[in-house]
Amino acid sequence: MGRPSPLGNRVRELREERGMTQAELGEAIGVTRQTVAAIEQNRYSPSLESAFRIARLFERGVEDVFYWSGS
Amino acid sequence: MGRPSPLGNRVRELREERGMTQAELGEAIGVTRQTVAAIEQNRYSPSLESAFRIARLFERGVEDVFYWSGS
DNA sequence: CGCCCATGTCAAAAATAATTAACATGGGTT
DNA sequence: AACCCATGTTAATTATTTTTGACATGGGCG
Repeated sequence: MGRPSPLGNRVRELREERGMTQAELGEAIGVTRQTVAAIEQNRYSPSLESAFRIARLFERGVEDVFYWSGS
Repeated sequence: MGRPSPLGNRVRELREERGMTQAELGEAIGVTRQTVAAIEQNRYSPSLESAFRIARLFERGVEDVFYWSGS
């Protein structure tokens, strides 16, 4: 299972606000829909590059999309 | 060589401002000094978790430490 | 009901990040 | 010169992320 992630994110919320599917979001930032699903469910910490791509797509700051939620 | 990273960072500058060595920074955030050196030289995109740890140590936002510099 | 579509999930493999253990270099100091 | 110390760098390995391909579920709609 891997240790719990200290990060949380609002990717799903922001994606749904825009009426996008996981597949569309993945396509837009260059990852697969499975990767988007894993990120939304916080199954692992994405690369900083993926995080920037998502934030830029949503026109938000990285820290508006991803946040520290524990040590 | 790997494709050029679209990210840049100010880790070295912020580390030096605080008079820390690469080894000390690595110890503080839980990675090795080689990893710190690689991040400073932008040899790869760190995990989002490492990026948050660095930013929090420096009491800065993630985007104040790391920035998008290309496509 | 039957058919899409979006999502969840899984296993195996590929790609990339990070570790470990070396050795090299240059600066400063004695 | 000899000695530290911080940094650079590399090869080999381990850990983690991401991909690929597959199959399952539930909702909406004909």
